[in-house]
Amino acid sequence: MIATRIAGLGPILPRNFYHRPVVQVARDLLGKVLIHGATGGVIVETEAYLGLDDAASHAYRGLTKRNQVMFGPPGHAYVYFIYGMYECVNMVAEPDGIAGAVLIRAIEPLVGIELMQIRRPGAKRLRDVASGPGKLTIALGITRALNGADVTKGALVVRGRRGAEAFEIVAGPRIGISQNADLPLRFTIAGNQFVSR
DNA sequence: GGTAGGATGGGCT
DNA sequence: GCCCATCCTACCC
Repeated sequence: MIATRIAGLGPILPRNFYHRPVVQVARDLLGKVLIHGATGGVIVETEAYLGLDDAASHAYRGLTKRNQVMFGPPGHAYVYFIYGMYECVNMVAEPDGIAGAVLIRAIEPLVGIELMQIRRPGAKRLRDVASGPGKLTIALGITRALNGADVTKGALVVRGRRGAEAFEIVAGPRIGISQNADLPLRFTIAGNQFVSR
């Protein structure tokens, strides 16, 4: 019998990982590890936001000062402020000039768990610490100051994971939108207890 | 277990 | 002036 293996961190995902169709990137980010500074967690829920054809996307009405990172080169963070209180983090996909980004909706805390719990004093259980797009940015300490940051180097990166078990992906409609709401562009790791709901 | 309503401010019509 | 890619609390089963 092989002893239980603790999954380890792999290399930082390179830019060509993001230089692909946004739906493919959204699916493939599941199971990877989002890291900011001393904290990080396994991505268990994502959503794909397209460009000019997707009425739910910030990029739908064309380039603006707020959404310009979505139109830029892949492998950068798009961080926006929402509902007057929260920030959400995306990974930009598609070639430079084509809008597309993957919203990270939930992570399973993995690295620096104690610090994340301190940043989320209201979280009663570990599953409440980062099980939502606004919650995980607080837990990881991600703010708008990181908008446009290169996620192939620096404090905010995504790493692969070695030795992790295989999983199934569930696709369904995106959360919290009213326009273009029927497309199955939300992806979760089947059965994972850290998804937003 | 579940849901309704309020907080709170930037972005765009 | 209205609309949000949200979260928490209070309250009700």
